[in-house]
Amino acid sequence: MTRAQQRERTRAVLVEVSRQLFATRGYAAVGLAEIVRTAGVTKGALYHHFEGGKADLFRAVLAQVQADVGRAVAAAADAEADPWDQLVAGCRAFLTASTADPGVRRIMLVDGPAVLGWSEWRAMDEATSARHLAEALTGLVETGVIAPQPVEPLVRLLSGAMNEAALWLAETAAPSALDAVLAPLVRMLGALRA
Amino acid sequence: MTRAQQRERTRAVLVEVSRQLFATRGYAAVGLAEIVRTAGVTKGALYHHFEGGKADLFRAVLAQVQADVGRAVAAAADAEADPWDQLVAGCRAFLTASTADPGVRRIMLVDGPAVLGWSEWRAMDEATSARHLAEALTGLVETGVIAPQPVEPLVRLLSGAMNEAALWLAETAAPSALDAVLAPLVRMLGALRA
DNA sequence: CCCATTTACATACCATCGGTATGCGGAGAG
DNA sequence: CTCTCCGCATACCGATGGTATGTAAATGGG
Repeated sequence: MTRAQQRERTRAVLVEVSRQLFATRGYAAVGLAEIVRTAGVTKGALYHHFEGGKADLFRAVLAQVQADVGRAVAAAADAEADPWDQLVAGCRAFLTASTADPGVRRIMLVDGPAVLGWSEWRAMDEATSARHLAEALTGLVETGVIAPQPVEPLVRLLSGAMNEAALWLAETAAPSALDAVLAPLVRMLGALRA
Repeated sequence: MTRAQQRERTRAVLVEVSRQLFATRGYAAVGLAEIVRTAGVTKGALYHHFEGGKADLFRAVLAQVQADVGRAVAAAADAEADPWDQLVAGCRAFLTASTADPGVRRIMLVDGPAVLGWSEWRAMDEATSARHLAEALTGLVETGVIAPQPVEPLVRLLSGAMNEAALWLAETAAPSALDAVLAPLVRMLGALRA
């Protein structure tokens, strides 16, 4: 095995193992010793790949999780033709993606802001999930579907609403809960229309 | 000084000092050693008052912060006569209260869920800030101002939107940002009216 | 083909942290 | 005045994140 391959492989295993552990037990409750043991390497390898240590490793895990969610949102949106339907479909996709895997919530919504700080978390969020939301809203403003207004406050309001809703959905066993939260969300979105 | 007084005093100092430190540097970055040194006591005193250790101490700090914010929200709402105006005033008060003191955000919105877990954080939240929101919405539903619908999803959506907005406002220096986020929020709230 | 060099990791170690067990002085009850 | 118990201090421990150093193998120029 070539050197670049080995490097990438070790790094990938480290991220994958950490993602699993962080997802089930949370960032603070998982020690580096367990991570490297599960990954079959040592702390030397970990710090070779992630100079920043544990937080840096978490950063990589979060990036992967956000990329996954972002892909799901984009895919759902692309399946629709009408821009408004794309927005709604994206919102629904985000909620389902965040609810399906419990680890996503924990990593993305609970530990993320605490470990990296809110500003850095937000920067990463705006590179994936929130970016789709911002682009969709911008498009709707430009085409006159929703009234002209600053998009950034809207993104923060809606993003926050959906993040919290995702956390709530995870605890609500009822399968109808998704619709129970989507209905008022869509209704409130409707208020933005011109 | 009597014994009960001394006890309450030590506990209050511990909470106050911790609140200050957690607010400025975050839960994880503050050690117990610094807390007890600043408070002028020792770890023995800390564990005498807070059996659960650091997390238990944080719980007390969070409860105090939430109580402060809850009071501010309730006061603003009580100043209005019309139930709808009370809701809007409460939202505005929450955003201003969360923005005024940077520590409030850090403790209540960032570290809170990560340290105590989201479910416990939510339970505490629903005892203060979110409770006012829930009561206001329930009242509006009962009086027919907004359409009959489950209140709980609404509370989560709005609570999440405002929490995230508060974090965003803190980073946005512009003084007009509060209105920039309140305007679309109120507009979306309007969509709930019957 | 060979040697110099870098790379990818292992090992050993350290400082600090949260947490606990025990000791003690002084307030309060009788 | 004495005994008791409460509030807190002291001393200590295991575990954790982090670092400094060692090392074998891959790489690339001559």
